[in-house]
Amino acid sequence: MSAEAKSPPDAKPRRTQAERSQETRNKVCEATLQALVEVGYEQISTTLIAQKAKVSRGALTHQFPTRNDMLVAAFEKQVSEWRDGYPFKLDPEKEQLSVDELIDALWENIFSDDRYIAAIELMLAARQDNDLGHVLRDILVSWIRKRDRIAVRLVGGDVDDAEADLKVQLHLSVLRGIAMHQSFDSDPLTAHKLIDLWKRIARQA
Amino acid sequence: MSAEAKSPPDAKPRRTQAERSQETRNKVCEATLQALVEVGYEQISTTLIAQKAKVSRGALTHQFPTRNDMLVAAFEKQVSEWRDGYPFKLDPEKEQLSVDELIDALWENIFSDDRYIAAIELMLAARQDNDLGHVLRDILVSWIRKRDRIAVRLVGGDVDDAEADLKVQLHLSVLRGIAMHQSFDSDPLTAHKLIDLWKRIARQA
DNA sequence: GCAAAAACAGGTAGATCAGTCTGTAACTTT
DNA sequence: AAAGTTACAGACTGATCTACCTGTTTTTGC
Repeated sequence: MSAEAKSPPDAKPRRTQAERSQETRNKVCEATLQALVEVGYEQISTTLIAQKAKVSRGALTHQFPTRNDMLVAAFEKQVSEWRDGYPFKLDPEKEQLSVDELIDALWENIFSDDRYIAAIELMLAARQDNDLGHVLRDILVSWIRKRDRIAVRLVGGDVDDAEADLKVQLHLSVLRGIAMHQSFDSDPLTAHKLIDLWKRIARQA
Repeated sequence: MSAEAKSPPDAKPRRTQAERSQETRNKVCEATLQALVEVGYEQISTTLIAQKAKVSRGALTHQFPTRNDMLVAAFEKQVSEWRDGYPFKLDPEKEQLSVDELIDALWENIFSDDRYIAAIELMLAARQDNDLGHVLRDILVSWIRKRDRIAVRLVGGDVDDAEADLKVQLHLSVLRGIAMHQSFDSDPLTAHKLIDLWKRIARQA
């Protein structure tokens, strides 16, 4: 009779409140990003996400009072993962990158990701001047600015060199365009062929 | 008293049924495309579109039984306009185009259009395997295949030349990426700078 | 002109969803 | 260990949207 209180072998690991919060927040964000990839922005509802995350709707609304709060948190999580993945996953001793290496790094860390398309879908849905749009833009710009500066430096340009910056923007645009192509075209080989062709052309310039 | 039936000076031009249908269909499609640009896919409802098109909801549902029918028709209209605009607006006597001319033609006729982004938003919303997705894809592929073949020919390649086709795909990807960039970046000059840079690089290759 | 058909007008029903609210369980502080 | 705080659970509500349905007007075939 007294055995139940102390140490039931199955449940109750006794997490702190912070841990509990963080866990449901993570589950919700992860489910949101998955759902963005799998069913698309239009289909996302708080009910669906709660189910996918295996979290009660009450827990979800407690952590994210509004639907936008949920979307913003998910977006923020994804951006921070990209931020951590690039360029810090690169060999940190490399101060300089060949064009090929830069393209590969950007493609593998960011643009080839299914979730890049999901993020684009979110950004497009928020492209008008609504609340969501402004917040997402703010989250993006801080990352993008940093990402682009690092890319400029890695490719050997001066940070204030407008020409080098433009070149980096072109790199990013090319990869963005190829990523979009990939999301519509089922053939995954085409993307790699296009990247190879771009590498060849970029090397000359 | 008998004057009213014959020729009231203001109204009733007596259109045919086909004309009446076509007019409301056009008004609805146009309003849908406008709304896609102005408020985005998420906000689109049949009620909103009926208001914007200045058409009763009954007329709308008569012409387009389902919301998807409406979206598909709008998409189809836009694609057919692109189809008519490119490359037939070009000087039809030109059998060959310089790289610069090809880039300009594609950019001005398709990618610089606000509605290109709207179409992308639609395609992304339909990218999963739902009904809308399949229909939109079918509409696209017939146009794209034609568009790309013409581009290959204009740039002097053989239609069956895989290398030439890949080059065209890269052109399209670059412009697609720049168009996406433009939809997020408020500065319209950047897009033109990127296109100029791309022209310079493409000319060499 | 008149009957049939097509286009139009607008109301209703059922479903869904975001936000709110009330009650319960887990954790923390003292 | 009692009181207080935070996290969770799920019901409820008002708004909204799509599809359907019933009348009305306009056009068409004869």
